[in-house]
Amino acid sequence: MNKNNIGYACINMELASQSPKIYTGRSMIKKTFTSKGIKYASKLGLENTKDLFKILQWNKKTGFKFFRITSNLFPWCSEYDLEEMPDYNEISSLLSQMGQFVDKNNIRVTFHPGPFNVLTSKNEKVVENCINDLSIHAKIFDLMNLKPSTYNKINIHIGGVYGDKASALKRFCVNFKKLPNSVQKRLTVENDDKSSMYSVEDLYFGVYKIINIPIVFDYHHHKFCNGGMTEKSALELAVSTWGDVTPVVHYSESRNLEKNDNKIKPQAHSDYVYQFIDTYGYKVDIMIEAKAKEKAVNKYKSIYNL
DNA sequence: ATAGGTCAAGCGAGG
DNA sequence: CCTCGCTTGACCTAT
Repeated sequence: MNKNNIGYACINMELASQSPKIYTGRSMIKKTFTSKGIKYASKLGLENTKDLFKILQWNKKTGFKFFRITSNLFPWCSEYDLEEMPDYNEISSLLSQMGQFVDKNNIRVTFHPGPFNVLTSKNEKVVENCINDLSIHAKIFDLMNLKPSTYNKINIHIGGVYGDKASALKRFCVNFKKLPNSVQKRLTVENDDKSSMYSVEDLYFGVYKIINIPIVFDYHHHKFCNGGMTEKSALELAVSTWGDVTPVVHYSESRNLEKNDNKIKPQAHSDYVYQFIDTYGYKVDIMIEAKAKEKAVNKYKSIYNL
């Protein structure tokens, strides 16, 4: 049996509960950004960056080799260039040190930008915003000196269907070519959690076969949008798209089952995960998407003696 | 110090 | 037409 790395996303519950908290989620609402501007954004960004380093160090100490970095490191960064931040020198220096740190300690870090990144959009402005946001993510990895590869992936969903999946997939592939190389070399796509949207098979033929970028297999989403494939065959198809890079898969479970509350949407994530994750013998890196974050991973490992 | 209302962006499902 | 869910609950103001 292969040993798979298991990771968590963005927030460390233990460190976030400490006083003073170690936390990368400092942000602000529009009104505050309008009044306080980039100077305050930079201040929050610097604090977030410092705390990211502490989380990575905690990961090393506790043996976590796989971690998703929050997309909220720099509040409102779509509205300015990172270089414009008053604290840019200190921030870029920290990012560079973190890059060395994860490289030396074999910690895989990834990004998962928000659902507002819609490369399929017919609205030019939406596509522009998407290119900008993805480019900032790539810029952060560049500042960490992480070489452009899907090992440090930037993962997104396809976006809208607009009643015509085939033409939407085509637009995705056309707009992909507008992305800078720093993004193209890192971009991956993930299967959706609605039956009308993109299954692994849709991504394989509509994206991978055209522009050759890997597919992140999400177990939970597959349950709502399987495209007629079994879990095993969908996983295998996704794994086959990764080349020499260890594939990433996402795993989560339904909150409504955990809480025994059918008012909660079945797509919503549970605090912890309970079922054994079958990787069908493949060596993959498993990103656990559970609200209890690293605590969910630890509980899972203890249940199955991993 | 805490509670409650509010909060950038896109999309689709469900009430 | 509004709310939820997703990358991720946090921010802000009034009490």
